[in-house]
Amino acid sequence: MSPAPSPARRTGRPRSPEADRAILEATRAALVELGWGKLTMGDVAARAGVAKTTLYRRWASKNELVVDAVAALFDEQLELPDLGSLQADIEGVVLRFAALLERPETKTALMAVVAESTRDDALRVRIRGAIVDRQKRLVLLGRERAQERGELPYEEDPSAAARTADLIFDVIAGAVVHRTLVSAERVDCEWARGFAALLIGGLRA
Amino acid sequence: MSPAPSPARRTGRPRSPEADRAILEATRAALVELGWGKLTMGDVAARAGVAKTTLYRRWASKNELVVDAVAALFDEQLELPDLGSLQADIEGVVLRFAALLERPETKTALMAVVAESTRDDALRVRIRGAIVDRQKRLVLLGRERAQERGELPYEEDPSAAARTADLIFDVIAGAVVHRTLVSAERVDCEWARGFAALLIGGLRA
Amino acid sequence: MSPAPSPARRTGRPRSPEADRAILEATRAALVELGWGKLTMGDVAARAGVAKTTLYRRWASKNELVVDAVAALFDEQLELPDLGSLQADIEGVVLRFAALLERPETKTALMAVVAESTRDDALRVRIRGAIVDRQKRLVLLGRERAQERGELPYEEDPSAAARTADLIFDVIAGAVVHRTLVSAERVDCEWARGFAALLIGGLRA
Amino acid sequence: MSPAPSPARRTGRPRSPEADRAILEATRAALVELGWGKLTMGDVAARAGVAKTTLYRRWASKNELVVDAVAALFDEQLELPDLGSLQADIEGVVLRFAALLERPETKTALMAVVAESTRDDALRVRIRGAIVDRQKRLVLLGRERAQERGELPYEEDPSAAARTADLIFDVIAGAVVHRTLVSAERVDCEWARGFAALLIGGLRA
DNA sequence: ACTTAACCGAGACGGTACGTCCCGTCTTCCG
DNA sequence: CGGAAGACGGGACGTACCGTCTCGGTTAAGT
Repeated sequence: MSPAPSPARRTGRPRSPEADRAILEATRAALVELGWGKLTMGDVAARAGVAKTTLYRRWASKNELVVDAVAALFDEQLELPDLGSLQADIEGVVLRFAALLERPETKTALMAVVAESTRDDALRVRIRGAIVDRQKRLVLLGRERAQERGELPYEEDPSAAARTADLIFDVIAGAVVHRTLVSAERVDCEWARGFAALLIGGLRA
Repeated sequence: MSPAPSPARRTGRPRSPEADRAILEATRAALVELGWGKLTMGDVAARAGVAKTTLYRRWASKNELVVDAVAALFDEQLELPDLGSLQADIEGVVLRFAALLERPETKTALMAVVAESTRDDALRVRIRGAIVDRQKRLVLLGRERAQERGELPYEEDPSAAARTADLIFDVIAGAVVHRTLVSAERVDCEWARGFAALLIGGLRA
Repeated sequence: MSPAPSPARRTGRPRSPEADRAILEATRAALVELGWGKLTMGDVAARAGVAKTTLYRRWASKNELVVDAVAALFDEQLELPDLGSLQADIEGVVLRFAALLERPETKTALMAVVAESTRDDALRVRIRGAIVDRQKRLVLLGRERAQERGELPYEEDPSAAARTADLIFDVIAGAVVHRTLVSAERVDCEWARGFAALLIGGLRA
Repeated sequence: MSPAPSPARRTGRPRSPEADRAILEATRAALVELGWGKLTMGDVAARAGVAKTTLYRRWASKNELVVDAVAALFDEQLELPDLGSLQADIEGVVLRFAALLERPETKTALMAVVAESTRDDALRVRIRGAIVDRQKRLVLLGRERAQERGELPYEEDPSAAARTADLIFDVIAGAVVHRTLVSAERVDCEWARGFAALLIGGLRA
């Protein structure tokens, strides 16, 4: 999170923390407006009212800057209010996730960092920690509730349970992302209902 | 399929199909060697033994060229041999798709163009036409076979059938992509078996 | 003048003389509008309603085409009406020449071919024959009239007479061209009067 | 004199005067070696050991660069040493100017930019500023000397004096240029003597 | 209050790739 | 076979950013 890898200093003028803030904000704005590919360091500097040199003193490359700027967007976690049934819970999380993905800044930012992570292992690890794993608990929570309601059986083998949770997570997140960004069609209530029905059918079998 | 967006022409020297072929091949080679970021139009032209102008006559941008170049890989790889049962067919296509996504050039190129398409509608349309819609036929084919085998019931309402096919497609493709690129874990036989079982369970319900 | 250096032909479709005319006219129009530097073969072809191939069948290069196109402009000769005195005759020819140089097509064309002739000896010879030498007779005619009027003495030595005529020609033409194109100021009656006075003073001395 | 049309600046890294020098020198060298037509900005930049962008920061086009590069030659070559008499001074400057025009790079470059300037006012202004007006001082200097020697009378009216100086300048420069480039004959001592005699005769009258 | 060292803005620098324009040549089809 | 159309290989163009490097000027900590 801290942008500056600079060594311990004692004397001289300290770096302006105002600049850090302005730069990250400008980066997010530029990302939404221009996309990853058209985003330029010079443009970010100009938006932030800062010299290009100041950017390069703090971040070594465009990638590092953008990842830092984007990380904050995913700090808010998805909630999972208890809607009374497994079907309703799944529909709810699907619709919430889809709403998040339809906001241009999250959509662009997510795809940008995922795309970049195919070439950058450190980035992939960072994404897993910051984004993916944090949402996986929703699956665990939803299963627990369904089991308490008697909608799903308890799984004895803990490793099998973990494997199933991973599978469900990939299926839910993957289907929503794919429909939204690749098929480029809206995730509406009807689609959510059909998807939830399919998934619950599979889980019961 | 045809790379050129040029309108129907009748007069003048026709475009060399040899050049088309050489360019797409060169693009794939460059993609593997250099990766998305270092790939340049000039380099592709040189590898193809073709002038840069010839390239720009056919593709308006690097993105569109790469989409077409990668699309061919999907066509080659994603066949659906009849493996005797719905379970086996699903496992097969999942494993083939995952193998494709684990090749660096496909993975990188696909995610890069998808990321770019979040900001470029023309590119999104091209991706749908060149890649997505073409693979949807596998879903239709698989369902048909399963119905002939008696593994799945026939759906009377054609629009409901189409909606279901779209859903299945997003679920399959999304889950594989998400596990591979976001969760960053391997799609092995075991995962494929679990996923296929889940899906078939849902379909039967 | 004949554009085509093609060998004797007997068979096949004869070349369209209409095309020759249209091409030369289009070349002149393009020269005025665009200047030598911006004139392109493709543009000339398009203006003439002709294929680029047709141009190249008749002229080997841009230079040859433009020189042929321009030559016609200088076919009209300057006249030298007898205005009653040497002073008036000189003023008259200066003003007529200046008027010719202020027309954009002649100005551009003349400078273009002169500039090109600094690199092309054949072109220089052609310009001398077609343009320069033809105007030199005006100097001879003016001197003759002045001698008959008694304004200038007769020169006995014919070679000295020729040398003087050449000198006068370079001085008159050079001064007008330089003022018009290099100093870029107008040749008006006042300038012509001053110039004629200077020249006559020199001739009498 | 200064190549850069950039406005007065105070901040930022100043432009390297070394680069200016190297570029102009490289331009002259390329002009001699390759001629006007084959001279390319990229080649000049490479010779000067400079990036192409550095070149474009200072000169907007090939024409303007060449004007400035050639202008320096005029400054070097066109001195006016006091040769003791008006006749000798005129002969001297005529012969020096002619020698300059017989060097291929000067001849070609000068005519090319003048030809181009018939269609480009900005270029014409630059030529006047960089070349023409700077040489006009020779006329003023020569007249002053002749007046001090008592060879020419003093002119009271300053505007008439300026008009005369302009006239003399056009006559001298025009005659030499015309004889050299249009008539395409050598300016030798004999011609210079005849021309100087003619001019002095006119001035005294 | 005075150094002094690191900061800051501005912008020039050497580079790389871009996408465009035009060249002069070459197919192809039509009349 | 001439001609219109237009694709071809090639070369230069002028632009946009990159990441680095001076500049002159500012600002705070340590004396």
